[in-house]
Amino acid sequence: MPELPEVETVRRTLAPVLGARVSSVWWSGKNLRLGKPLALPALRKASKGATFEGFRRLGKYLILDLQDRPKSILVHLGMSGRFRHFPPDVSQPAHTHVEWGLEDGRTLRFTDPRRFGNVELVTRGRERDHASLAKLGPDPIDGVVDVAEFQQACSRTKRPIKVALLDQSLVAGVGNIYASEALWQAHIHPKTPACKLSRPRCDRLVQAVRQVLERALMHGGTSLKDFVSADGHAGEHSHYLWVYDREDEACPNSACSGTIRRFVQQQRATFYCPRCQKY
DNA sequence: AGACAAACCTGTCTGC
DNA sequence: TGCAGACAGGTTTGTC
Repeated sequence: MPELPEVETVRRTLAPVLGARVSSVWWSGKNLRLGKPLALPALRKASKGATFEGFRRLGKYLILDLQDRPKSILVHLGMSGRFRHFPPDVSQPAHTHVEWGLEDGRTLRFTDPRRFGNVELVTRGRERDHASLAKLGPDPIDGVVDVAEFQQACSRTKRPIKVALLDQSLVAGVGNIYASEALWQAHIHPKTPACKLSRPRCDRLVQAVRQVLERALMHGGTSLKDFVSADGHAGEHSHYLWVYDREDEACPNSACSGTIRRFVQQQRATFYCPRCQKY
C-alpha cells in the first residue's frame, strides 16, 4: 500500500505529537511481519517516559526518534498499515497492534489488518546496520538521485525496468503504483531490460520518478482502500493517476490514441500504454 | 542472475 | 442471500 508519498504524508501529519511524552506501551500479542512477535519489553524500555523528538523517513520506512534514548522506533506500513494519533478517549480501532499512550491522554496507534507491516527498534545513528535499510538506494524526494549512478546500477541488471524499480536499491520509495506511473511519464515500456536504458532515458526516468512522487505527495498520497494520514485523512491522488488501475481507458497523453493495458510482472499488476511507451 | 512461487494476513469484490 | 475464489498498495525466502 503505502509508498513514499503516503509514508511522507504520515510523517508530516505526525507533527502534532512532537514533544509528547509516552506513558504506556501496549501490544495486541499478534505477530507482525513474517510471523515475528514484537519485542514488547524492549519497546517499552525504549519509549516509556520519553518524548518524541523527531520523525524521519527512509524510503517507505518511518523512524520515530525519542529524546535522549539510544533506540528509535522503526515502522513499516506494509500493505494495509496505518499509523495515527488520536485525541483522548477515542476507542481503539479494529486491528490495532501497537499503542503508545501519551501523558496528555492522546494515543498513537499502529493498525494493520493484514499484518504485513512491522514495528521494531533500531539503534539511533546506526540505522543503516539494519539489513532492510542498508540496501535502500537514494531518496528521490529528500535527496538527489545521481543519473550517472542510476544508469550504472541499471547497467548491472537485465531485469525489466519495472521490476528493477520495485527493488528498493535503485531508488528508495517507489512501489507498484508509482512504478507504472513513472514509466508512463518517461515513455518507457515496463519490460525494457534495465541495462538497455540509454543515458537520456535514465535522465527522463529519474525526473519522472521524482515528479510522480512529488505530485502524489502534493495530493496527500493515494488512497485506494486503506491509506490515511496520521490525522486520519484519505489521500486524493487516486483521482489523478494516469495509468494505474485504468485498464481499457484511453491513454491520458493527448498526443496518443492508445489504450491502457494491464499485465502481470513478478506477480504484480503493471499498467502501461503500448502505443507511447517504447522499449 | 533472474524467473517464479510461496509465505506472512484480512477485507472486499466478483461471479455463480 | 450465500459462498467460493480472486485479488489487493510490500517484503522476504526458497527453488529451479
